[in-house]
Amino acid sequence: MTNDIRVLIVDDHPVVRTGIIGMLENQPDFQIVGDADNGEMALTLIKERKPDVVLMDLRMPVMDGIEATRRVRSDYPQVQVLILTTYDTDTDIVTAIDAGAVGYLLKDAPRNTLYDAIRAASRGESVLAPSVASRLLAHMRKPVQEQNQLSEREIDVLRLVSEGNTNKHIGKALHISVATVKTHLTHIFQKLDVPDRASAVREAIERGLLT
Amino acid sequence: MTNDIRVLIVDDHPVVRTGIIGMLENQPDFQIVGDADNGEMALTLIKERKPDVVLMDLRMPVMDGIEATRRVRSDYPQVQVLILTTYDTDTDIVTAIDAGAVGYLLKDAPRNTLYDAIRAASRGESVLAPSVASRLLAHMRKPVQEQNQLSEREIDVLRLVSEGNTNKHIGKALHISVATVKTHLTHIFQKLDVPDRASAVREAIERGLLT
DNA sequence: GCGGCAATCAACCATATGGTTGATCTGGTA
DNA sequence: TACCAGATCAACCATATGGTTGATTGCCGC
Repeated sequence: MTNDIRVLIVDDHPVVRTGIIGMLENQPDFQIVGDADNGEMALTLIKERKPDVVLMDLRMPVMDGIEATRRVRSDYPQVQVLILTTYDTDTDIVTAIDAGAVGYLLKDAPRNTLYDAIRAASRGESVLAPSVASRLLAHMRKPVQEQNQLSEREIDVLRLVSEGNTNKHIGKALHISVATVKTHLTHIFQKLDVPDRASAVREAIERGLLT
Repeated sequence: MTNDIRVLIVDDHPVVRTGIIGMLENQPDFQIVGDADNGEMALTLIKERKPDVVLMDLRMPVMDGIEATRRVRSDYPQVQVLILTTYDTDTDIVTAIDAGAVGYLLKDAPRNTLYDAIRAASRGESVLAPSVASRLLAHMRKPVQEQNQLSEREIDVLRLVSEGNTNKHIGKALHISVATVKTHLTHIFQKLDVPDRASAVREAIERGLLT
């Protein structure tokens, strides 16, 4: 029993928490030491329960999975974080790995994949869902510093663009000249690698910049 | 036991199926008669297991929840369909209700809400998650025929717009003249109630038209 | 203190965009 | 049959957009 893998579950959906518990409790080498419905609660539980592996969802209220992962890795480096989520967008994956997650699984994973992934994570090994792995590799072709995230001001501008404002309207709304708006947009297009505002909106939504 | 509510679970995520089963099996008045990971399999199971209530996810491979709901309601009108999903976009909700679902819950619903909803559904009563109810009411202000969905061709055009193509490029790609592209766009703007292509892309993505 | 970056503004210009009006053709439905 | 909606095209025009070049300011980190 001292060799059991101690698992903590973090997910805001009761259904999912119950499901994971149900899947793990009939495996002899897992011990569920707690569950939380947000990142903040998770940090408290980690402190007192000392899990080996944390199963972490990404989209949660109060504190999301990215931020929680970052804190876990900095405060308790021996605790491994395994992401288990529905979403597999490029930025979700990249930022999660960047935050220190040891693996990334999707919720449509079959039971055995989940079991194997937890065991691998407890040994510090990485496990990625196949679709996640391919997306990650595709992104690796561009070095990380080319991730090119937008400044706050640029996001302000792009949000107004996505709402149908002309450059003139945007200038008035932000109390800056049209020239500045155009400059911001030129930078936005470069950073997102798109040719115009319509595709910039699409790209930004995909990267989760406009929620 | 003949008064048990017979429940069928349809969801492509093993974790979620396990979770729902775990939640329902300790309630004395529920009997789980089967589970399926897509709509097609669900229809087969319904035929032989005769459930009272089907818990249905929306996004699934092979046959999605909307189409499955439609068929269930036309082939087995006595079977009630209760949507249980992660997504609460306007179109998901409206089309699900339109397809004949008796209720619409989100996966972050607490246990008791789920229990109550299944019992209500078995009596043919409607249960909506609070956030769903408010969205639905907001949409009801506009009559249904004003739903204004885009034609296939218009979606073709808008998709190319979202990828950064100019009208000229779009014309060549679709083998039509620039004038026609502009006509389509004018109609798109009217239907989506937006002033330009950037906001049209945003609106279309929000309505789930560009996935 | 220097270098770099974000934010601000300006002027010029070719091209794209969106509004408007009107027309033809097709397929499906009342 | 008559009608309608969708897809197709044309011409005109004011305005918006995007590219380019260049400049100033303030702040942060080395």
